[in-house]
Amino acid sequence: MASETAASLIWPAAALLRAERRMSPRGSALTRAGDLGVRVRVVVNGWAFRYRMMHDGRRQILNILLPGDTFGLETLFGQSPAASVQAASPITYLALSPADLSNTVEQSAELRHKLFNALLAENDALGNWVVRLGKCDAEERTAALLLDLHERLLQAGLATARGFVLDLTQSEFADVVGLHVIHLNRVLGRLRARKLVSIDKKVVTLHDPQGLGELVPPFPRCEIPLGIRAANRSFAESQHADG
Amino acid sequence: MASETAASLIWPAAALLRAERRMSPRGSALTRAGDLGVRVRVVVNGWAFRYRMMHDGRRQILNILLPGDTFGLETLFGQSPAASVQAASPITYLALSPADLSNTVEQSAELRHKLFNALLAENDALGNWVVRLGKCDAEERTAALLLDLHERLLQAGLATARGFVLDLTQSEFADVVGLHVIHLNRVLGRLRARKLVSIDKKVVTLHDPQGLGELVPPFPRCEIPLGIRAANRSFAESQHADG
DNA sequence: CGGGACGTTGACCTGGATCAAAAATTGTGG
DNA sequence: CCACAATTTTTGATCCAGGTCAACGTCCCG
Repeated sequence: MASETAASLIWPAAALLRAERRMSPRGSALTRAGDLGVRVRVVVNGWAFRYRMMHDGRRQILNILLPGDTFGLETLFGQSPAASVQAASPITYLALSPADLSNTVEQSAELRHKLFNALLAENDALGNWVVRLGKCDAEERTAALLLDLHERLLQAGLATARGFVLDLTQSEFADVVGLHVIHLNRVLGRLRARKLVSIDKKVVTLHDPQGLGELVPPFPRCEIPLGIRAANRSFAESQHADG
Repeated sequence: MASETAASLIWPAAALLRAERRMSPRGSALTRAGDLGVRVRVVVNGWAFRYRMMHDGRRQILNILLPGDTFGLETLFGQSPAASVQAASPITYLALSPADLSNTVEQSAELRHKLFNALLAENDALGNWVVRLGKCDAEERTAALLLDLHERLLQAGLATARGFVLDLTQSEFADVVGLHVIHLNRVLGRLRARKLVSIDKKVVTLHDPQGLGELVPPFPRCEIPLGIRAANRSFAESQHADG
């Protein structure tokens, strides 16, 4: 599971670009879905999340933004963001100069390539969540999110092998994994009872990372289509596979 | 809701590229997750779907590919696809020449731009499904998929105002919307009883498109962050919004 | 030290899963 | 073109994961 966004890919380039450093308190709206003239941004530190809301107040968080992550790439060529972003903790970020950025992208094939990969990675991560929300149960999704965050924080040097600080409310956490707060709370209780993880005062302790990992079903990289006939056909098909 | 994939964006360019025209029967595997050396492809006619499977056989379909849609873009720069693709009906598609395509992309800023937008659109569509799977009930998701397909088929000239041919098994449909076949079947029955849609022999008839549309919750393009303090802060924040 | 936001627990209810089995449809081979 | 075999649709009965309602404890910041 690659990191979810452009992240570090843009970092080095960002150093060469004009960028405005900003800070916002927890809870502030960094981007509102539909806003025009929003910039591409890079989280420096603190947490944020990208979400969509429905008319009746239901909220679904699409992904968590950690230090190093990029957001607002869709604004690069003038599209307006389809999701809002809110700070989950006090946050510092860079707002990149649109002109500088698009110039650089125009000139550097390498940056373009990284941009492309960043979008693919985001795609992949969203795909993972589609699978989890569609097919996994509460426990699997909860374990998956905890481990996903842990892995990304590790890469960013913000976690130890056994723990990290979770800058999310349980209600926010619930809105990532598609559960209701109350049930999420019970699931976390169960995981604690089984000595897998415990969360105390925003501090997550992975008592048994491996055991936790066994809860989250991996996505195999190869598999068989369903149905007998289908299987036969796909076999026949594989004869003239791409060269 | 834009079409889910690169689709027509690549079409015109495809005409200039060397491409191999291929046909596969229903059920054949067009791409296997993890395969190397797979080409970028464009559906000419027929339906397919991109899916991921878990070790224990659970399958989640990530999106439906209709005529004009592109898939395998991730292979453009050598990445291996993270999802498999299977033909949902007999299908014809173009397998684009990798060399030609990457040359063209290198040269044409316009094509690059379209590519970028195609990825963003796919992203957006996946985001929509994350929201639906996370927060909508069976009826909302079912209605959403039917209308989504209808809209896309209309654009492709493959549907009338009131109906279209659904080249999907109920079990495949269920694996898109994250339900089990049996329950999906009941939901469809309910919708038929309410004279909203009926499906007979793969033919979908939208008896009341509007009524159906009212079932699927729209995603407003602007909204308020939650929490009183949070709201205040975000207000303060919005003072120095991006220029 | 007071009030809002956050976490936790208990009781109960329902949407959707699961099991079982029949009816309808499709594709296949003769 | 028919008859069979596999797949797909439909219906009924039952069960349970997770949602919902209601409270209470707790923390944090002003």
